[in-house]
Amino acid sequence: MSEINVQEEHQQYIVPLGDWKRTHNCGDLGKPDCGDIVCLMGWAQTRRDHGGVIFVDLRDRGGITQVVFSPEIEPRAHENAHILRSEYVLAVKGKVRMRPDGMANPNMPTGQIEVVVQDWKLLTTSKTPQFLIDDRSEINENVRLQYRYLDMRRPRMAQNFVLRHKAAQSVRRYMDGIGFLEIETPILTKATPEGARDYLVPSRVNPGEFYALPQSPQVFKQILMVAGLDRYFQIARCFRDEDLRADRQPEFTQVDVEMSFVDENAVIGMAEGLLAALLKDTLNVDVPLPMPRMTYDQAMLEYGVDKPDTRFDLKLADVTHIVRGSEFKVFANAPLVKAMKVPGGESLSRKEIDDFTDFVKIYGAQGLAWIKIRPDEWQSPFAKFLSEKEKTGLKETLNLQVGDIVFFQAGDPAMVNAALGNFRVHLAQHLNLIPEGRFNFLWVTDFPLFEYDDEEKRYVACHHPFTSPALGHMEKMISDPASCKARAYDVVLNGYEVGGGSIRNHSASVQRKMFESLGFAPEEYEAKFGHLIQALEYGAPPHGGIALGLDRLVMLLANAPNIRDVIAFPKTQKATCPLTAAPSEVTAKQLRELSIRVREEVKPQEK
RNA sequence: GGAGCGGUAGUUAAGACGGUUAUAACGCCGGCCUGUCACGCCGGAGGCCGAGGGUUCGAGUCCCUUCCGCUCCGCCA
Repeated sequence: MSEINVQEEHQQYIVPLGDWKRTHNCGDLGKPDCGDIVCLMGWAQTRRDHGGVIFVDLRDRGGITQVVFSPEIEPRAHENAHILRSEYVLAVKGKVRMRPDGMANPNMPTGQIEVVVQDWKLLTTSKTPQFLIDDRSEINENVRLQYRYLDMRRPRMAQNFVLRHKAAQSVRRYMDGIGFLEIETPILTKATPEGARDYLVPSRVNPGEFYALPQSPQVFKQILMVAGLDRYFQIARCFRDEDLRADRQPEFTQVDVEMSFVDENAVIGMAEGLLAALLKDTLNVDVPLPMPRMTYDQAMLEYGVDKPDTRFDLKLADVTHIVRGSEFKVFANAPLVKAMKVPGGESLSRKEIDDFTDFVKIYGAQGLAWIKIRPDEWQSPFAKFLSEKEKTGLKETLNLQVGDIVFFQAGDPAMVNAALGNFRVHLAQHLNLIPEGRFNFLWVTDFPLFEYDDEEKRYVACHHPFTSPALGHMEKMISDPASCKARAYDVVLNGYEVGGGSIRNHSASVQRKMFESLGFAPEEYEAKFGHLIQALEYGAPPHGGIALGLDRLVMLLANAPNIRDVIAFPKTQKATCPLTAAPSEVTAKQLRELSIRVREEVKPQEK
């Protein structure tokens, strides 16, 4: 008999819920409940049928309880229990009791007790699930997303969403407590030329025109400050049509915050309080405040990235001046040479170093130079090119000890920093240097206002174009954009950017100057951002804010391997949803109404 | 746009040197089993080897194209 027929045949046993009421969740019961008559409802995780006694692990969102169908104690309840299969939905009434001596299961929170079933109802049958509902199996992402309702029954996934809920509630409680108003901003909004690619929504009533989904509520929250609402927050969905990563989805959730009459320290202080409350409420972790801070320049110098993972010690050092003009040609004229000393790394094998070399090549490095500090010599493919003076300089600057290995990267500064900065994390993972269960927050401050865009051949806003230049840096906006700093800050957790914000330009004239520095003609920025600039002319208070990436934050708190595991219905790397098969074609009628024609050559082919 | 890894039973994987009937574990179905909890024992079913094309007497295995998943680079103010 096939499996489907079995399940169909069992449907005759289904009975209505009737007046049965659930008294407990499956994770609730313990020693103190012994002797009580309870009613549980949930899914049959497994059935262990011993011919006589039958055990079923009954699972709901909160946990698992073993229920026992005993032919001796309750023959009527036992009679049909053999039909139960994985993921059948049932309700049981029975008495809680301690398990017999020696039968407790220490691996289970409810392992001391069990429920002896007196009466039960089959509420629904189930097809055999596509995969085992447990935390052990690692299932292909496509299958998980297609059967997301099964995937989310897995305990770890269910816990992730409990955690996410707690985080969101914690945010609302905390923000309400310090006088912030939760205000919703539009999802259908205006396309912005700067920044990420927009998701566009055609307007039916305005043919040929489009809304954009918000990349962030940025402009609206600033306008709320002009409106005098003083302190705003929102758990806001944001959309960016860019390629996905393990920690990036095209739609994601920000805890979006803006406040009036503040400087950066007030925003940072507020965010620290929020984050500390959030970690306390979700994981009962105490975050020491204030959080450490580091300037952008220091982060780039010592870590090569603007989001340093401070859970381990390796640091980079600039040795350009020491090896300037070296016999070693790679170093001689390089605009930047940086070194990373790894204490005790002398034991790394040739194979490991070859793998590391492949790793840094991802970032455009030509190779990876290294020196092993041995008692008798410096072992290295290029040590023979180094002068005594250079060796002494390196030894003193890097405080080299016997047993160390030093890695070098030389060339274009952006490449050197990216290669060594990412290699630093890769190596720490390889050497198991990263402690588990740590939450290292760090503020990175004093970001540049601009960065040069090679493709567009102009300066673009490093944070966003509403960011205020640093105090006293107004003149540099035009004269020396590369060294102009911003009143911008990021909050980093364990090497992930989990938030960023800035003090904004509340003066219309400074805002205009900013757009001019970015190369916009007045008519252009007035057309695109005139609504904000005009608002700034009607008594805008000094204001600033921050946005925290809720998905990333929860991912890190849940110790999840990627952001998808904390999003109920995420997209695949090709930005599709296997569950709903979105995106999909629409009817010709829909397109006509929207005045849209799809190019013949890009229409989806029959698959 | 690019690089890497992967796609074989419901699931996870082995098979890769071209050669009878494509393996295993778990799951599933049937039988047995009164204290299991990754229950146990016996038996069984289950496959277009991602798809298309090619080379060959013969392709899961070699070649080409293509689709899908993941990780990364670019991209992400």
